[in-house]
Amino acid sequence: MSQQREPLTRDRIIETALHIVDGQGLGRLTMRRLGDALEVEAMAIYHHLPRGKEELLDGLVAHVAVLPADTSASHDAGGWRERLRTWAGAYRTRLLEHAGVLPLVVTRRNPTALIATTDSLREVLRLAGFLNGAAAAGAHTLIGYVIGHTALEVRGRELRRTADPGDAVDWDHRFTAGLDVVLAGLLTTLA
Amino acid sequence: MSQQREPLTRDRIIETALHIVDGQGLGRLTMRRLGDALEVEAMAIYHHLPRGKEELLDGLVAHVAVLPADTSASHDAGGWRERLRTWAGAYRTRLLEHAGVLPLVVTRRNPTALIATTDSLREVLRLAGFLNGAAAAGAHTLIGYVIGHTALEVRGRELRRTADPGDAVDWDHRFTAGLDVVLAGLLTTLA
DNA sequence: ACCTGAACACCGTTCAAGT
DNA sequence: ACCTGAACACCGTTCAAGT
Repeated sequence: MSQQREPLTRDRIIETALHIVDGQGLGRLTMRRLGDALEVEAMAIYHHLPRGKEELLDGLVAHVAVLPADTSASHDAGGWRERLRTWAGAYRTRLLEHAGVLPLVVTRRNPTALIATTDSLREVLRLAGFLNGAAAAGAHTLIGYVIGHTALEVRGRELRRTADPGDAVDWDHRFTAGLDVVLAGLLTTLA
Repeated sequence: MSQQREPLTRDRIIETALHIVDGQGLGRLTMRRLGDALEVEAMAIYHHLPRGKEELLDGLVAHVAVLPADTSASHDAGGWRERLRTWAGAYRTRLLEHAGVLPLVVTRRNPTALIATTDSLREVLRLAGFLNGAAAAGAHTLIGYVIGHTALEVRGRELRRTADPGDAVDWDHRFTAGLDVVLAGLLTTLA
């Protein structure tokens, strides 16, 4: 009756770390606590992530920040706007679910993580008729807005919780309004 | 000939900390190193910042993230667009100069720091003829874009440095292009 | 009031040793 | 190959003591 322990894998380590960050915050993610959660000594982690905590944090960013847009179907005229609206909403939701890693996404850390995401967005715009340069710039504008606005939202939600609820902000509505501003602006750059 | 030491003040502590972050990165800002730079024992800092490192980081955010827009003069029709363009450029410049604190701006930390900035932006839009709700949302959209895009820029610059310089990004141009997209989008929400 | 020195609990990481 | 135990250098912070 030896209680077979789940084997330690890179993925399981990163998922457990994400669970700690979501539940207790980034500041409480330590190698020792992560080891406890995995029922292993902290030092065992280094066998799967040789670069240690650095590699762990890179893994968290990759896990959260990579969400490519669907570039496959129906790239008709009005389609791209609705497609980007849907994608942006999904991306915001993911960032809010893992708000603890937002500071990591913003750091110099793991700069390649967002490339797949940005590239797919650029492709959506290219298929919609944007010129190469405008598509690349547009993808950057959109993803910049989503990340920046969501960061404001996370901070704003924390603040208003202690204020009087009279001047509460409807963040869903505000995000959508800003998103529509960006999309409307993008439309004006279409030849 | 007792060498009179500059007295320790809250401001001098925070400015010295900012200097360390700019020069060596956020990870190397420790209370002990900060004490060394101030030519004082680390524990002396607690006398001026009772909440310790938490308060120090809050101070850094306040120092960097607060940059109100000029709401004073000439709020004629086309004026607000140029005013916001100038302000956004200045804000981006400041964030780039202190890129090390960007992760702190994005964290839950010191959520009040951006309020003065956001409020002044909203006022600029209100004076330009935006309704209250649209002005508040527009301010959020703009500041979200600036923060998010600048965060992408910091990460992107680090990445491309090791890549072939053929596909280098003109970040100045890209920022301005995205900014114009946002401003064009804002214009469409004007009654 | 302002700063120091010693101490405490906790980090990330290395490395030799176990299986 | 995979994990452990002890050790090292370094944190943030408290607290009694100095001036």
